[in-house]
Amino acid sequence: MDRAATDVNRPTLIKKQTLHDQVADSVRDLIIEGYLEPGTRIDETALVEQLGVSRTPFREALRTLAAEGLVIIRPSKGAVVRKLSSQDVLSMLEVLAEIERLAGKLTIKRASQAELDELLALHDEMMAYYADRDRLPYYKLNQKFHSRLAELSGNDTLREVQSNIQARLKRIRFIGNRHEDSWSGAVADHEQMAIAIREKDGEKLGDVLAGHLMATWDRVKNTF
Amino acid sequence: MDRAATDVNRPTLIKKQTLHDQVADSVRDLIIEGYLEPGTRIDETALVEQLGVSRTPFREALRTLAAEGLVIIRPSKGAVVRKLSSQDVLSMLEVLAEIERLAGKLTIKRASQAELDELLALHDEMMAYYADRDRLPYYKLNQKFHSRLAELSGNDTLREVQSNIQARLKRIRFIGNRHEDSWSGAVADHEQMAIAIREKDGEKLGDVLAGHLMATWDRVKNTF
DNA sequence: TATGATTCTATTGTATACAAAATACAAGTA
DNA sequence: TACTTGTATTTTGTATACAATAGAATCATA
Repeated sequence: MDRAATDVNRPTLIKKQTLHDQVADSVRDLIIEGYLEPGTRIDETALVEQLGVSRTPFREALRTLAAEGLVIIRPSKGAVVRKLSSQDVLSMLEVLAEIERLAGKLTIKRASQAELDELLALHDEMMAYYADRDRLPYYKLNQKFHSRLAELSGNDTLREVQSNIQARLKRIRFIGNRHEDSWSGAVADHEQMAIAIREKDGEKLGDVLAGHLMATWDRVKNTF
Repeated sequence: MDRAATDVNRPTLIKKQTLHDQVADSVRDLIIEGYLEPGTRIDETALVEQLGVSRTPFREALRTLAAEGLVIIRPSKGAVVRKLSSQDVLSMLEVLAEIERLAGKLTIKRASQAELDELLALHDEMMAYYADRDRLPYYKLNQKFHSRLAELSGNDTLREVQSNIQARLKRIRFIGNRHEDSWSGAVADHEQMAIAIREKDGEKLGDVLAGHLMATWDRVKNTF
């Protein structure tokens, strides 16, 4: 789960990464980016061939992804990409809302002015892309904004849980922003966040974040 | 992460469990129960021998435990039992507090009367053991009370996150209850929970739960 | 034709074998 | 003595081989 942070802390030239980690990363991306659709069986033989590794590291990687909740391993019957029910998504958003509420409160309490400015810079950049209706970079910056907020909370467990849930939801949240009107609603939320950050009002920031996530639910719940 | 629930949902006679799952369970228990101390290297050869399995399922199990945050795999240098810093514990308790606050709110909102009664029954049983100062059964019932509460929230993600953090903290929380005075404090919290459940006051239940967990921090923070 | 037993095949689970890397150790040098 | 440098040993990483299981296909029978 903690992969991102540890990689970052390692000098980039010496990329000591074991094969099953690389495989886990690859397959994770395949799932998150939708190349492996939810519900589809993971064809060990085919993917092993495609990735050019043997079954051993591949299966170890699968176990990791299973623990992360991205795949389900059915004993003797192969692994499938986890399919999220509307219940699943609701439960994740409920938890994520409280996680980010806490992130907001802690970040205001603990982050330095420079760090808060960094968040605001991300926000401004997002808004610029919104002005151009440039969806993909907006989406990416949005992810980054929330991740960075979690980091600045100074709470590693929070960051880990947030990152895990975010990964599971990634595809679905992208869907949620497809309609212009819901997009503008999300943008309005983000403006409120920026205000709360400038005011250094942790409670308010937390409330806006939580509300923002539950609004995501309203946007996606009909797509099931 | 989801191990508990799936096991429960499977008829006990047909224990279709793959070897690496059993191994993961065994090693998890060894860690939680303190037979493998934090920081110690996990001797693959020795444990494989002791468990009577080959390295393949054992290593797969290790990957699972790594994703659960119980062990750290250092590439080419073996796995070690994760050692929690005081920072780690604080961050887990902060998150757990908000998770259980949510659990309290949702459970009051969603659980049936029979289910609430079940929680109250667990509570009464705990109190009986406290009256006898019988620590171990009290401790086990306490775990069960919190787990059951998370289940009754009707939110699977919540249950999963709670169960994972709880597993990581298990040993430490046991330490926290070693002193008579802090134990009585915990018991007082639990009486408040029972009252909130009877009153069906979700906010209050959530507050008490969160406070209870942060009080745990006060109890253990000096042991580092 | 439909049903059900029975093989056959494909896939998964586990063990072992081999390769690569890290660590421990020893000998030599300053 | 302290510090290299090289070698041996242990440990880890990966591939392959073999075993067990599930699912598909075949055939027989009603």
